[in-house]
Amino acid sequence: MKSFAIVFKALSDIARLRIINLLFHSGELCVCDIEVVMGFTQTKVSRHLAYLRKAGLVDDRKKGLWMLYSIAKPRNEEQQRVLDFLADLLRSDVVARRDAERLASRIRRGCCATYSVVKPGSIPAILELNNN
Amino acid sequence: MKSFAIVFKALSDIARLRIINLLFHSGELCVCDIEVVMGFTQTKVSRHLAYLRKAGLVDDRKKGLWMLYSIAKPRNEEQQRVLDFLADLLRSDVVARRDAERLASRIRRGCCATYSVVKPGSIPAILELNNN
DNA sequence: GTACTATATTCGTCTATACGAATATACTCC
DNA sequence: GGAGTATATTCGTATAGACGAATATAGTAC
Repeated sequence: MKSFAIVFKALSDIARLRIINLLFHSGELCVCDIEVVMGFTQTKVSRHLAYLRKAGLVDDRKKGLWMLYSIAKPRNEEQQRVLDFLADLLRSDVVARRDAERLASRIRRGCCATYSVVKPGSIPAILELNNN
Repeated sequence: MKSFAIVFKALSDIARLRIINLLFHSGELCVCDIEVVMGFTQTKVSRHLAYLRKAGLVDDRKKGLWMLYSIAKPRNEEQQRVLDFLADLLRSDVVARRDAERLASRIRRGCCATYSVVKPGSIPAILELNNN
C-alpha cells in the first residue's frame, strides 16, 4: 500500500508525467535533450529525474559527460502493471502526443546523447511517424 | 494530462488509498464508520473525503445527519479505467484486505448509517466472507 | 595544467498539504 | 425552544515539494 502511494506521488506532477512520456518514446534520454524538447530549465529536469529515480520509476546510466535515463526495469509485477497502464493512458493524451512529436523531430535532427546511443530506426516515436 | 496528475495526487496518500478501498467494498459509507474501522480521527476522515470529492473520485449524498460517500460514477472513460485499475491493484494488497475484513465485521454488527441504507446481502465484503 | 560541457546540488522562497484540537454548522429528537 | 449527534471548517504548526539562480562536481578536449 505504501509503495502504491509512493508511485502515485511520483506521478502526481505534470512535468514528471511528461518526462516519463518522453522516456516511453525513446530508449534512453539525456537531461539536455529533455530540457530542449520540453523547454524546462536544467535544474527542473535534473530534479524531477532524481525524484523519479528515487521512486524507482527510472533507471540511470552514466556515459561520458551524459547521464542517460530510461524507464526502469520493473522490480515486481505491480510496477510492471502500473507502467503498462500509464503508457496506455498517455497514448491518447494530446499533450503527450505533441511532446512525443517534438522529441522525434529533435532525434531526427540529431540530439546530443541519444543520437550516438540509440539507432533512430529503433525509436518508437520515429517508427510511429514513418507509419503516418 | 493535468487531470491525470490531479487523480494521481489524490491517490498519493495512504489514508486516502485505504478509504477508497473501503468504498470499493461497500455501496456507501458515512464518515463515522470509516473513522471507527480505520482508527482515524473524525477530522482526518472528513478532510480526506473532501479532498477525494474535489478530485472527482468520490460522490457524496446527504441523508439526515449523515453524509454518505461512495466511489464516483465515472465522468469519462479514463476515469473508469483508473478506478478499475486501482480496484484491481488493491485486491491483492495485504493492508487493503485487512481493512476490508474489519469493515465487513463492523457492517455485520450494524454500523450507524450503512446498516439502514445498504442491505447486508448486497455488500461485497460480506459476500466474500460468506464464501469463505 | 586550462577551458569547456553536462549534470547534480545548494540556497532561499513560496505554495501545498497533513495533522489534532477546537469550533462551527446542520440536522434530529424531545 | 434546548440537548445531542454527525460532519465540516478553522486555527496553528510542521513537513514536503516546486522553482530559478547560483554553485559544485565530474568528465572531455586540448
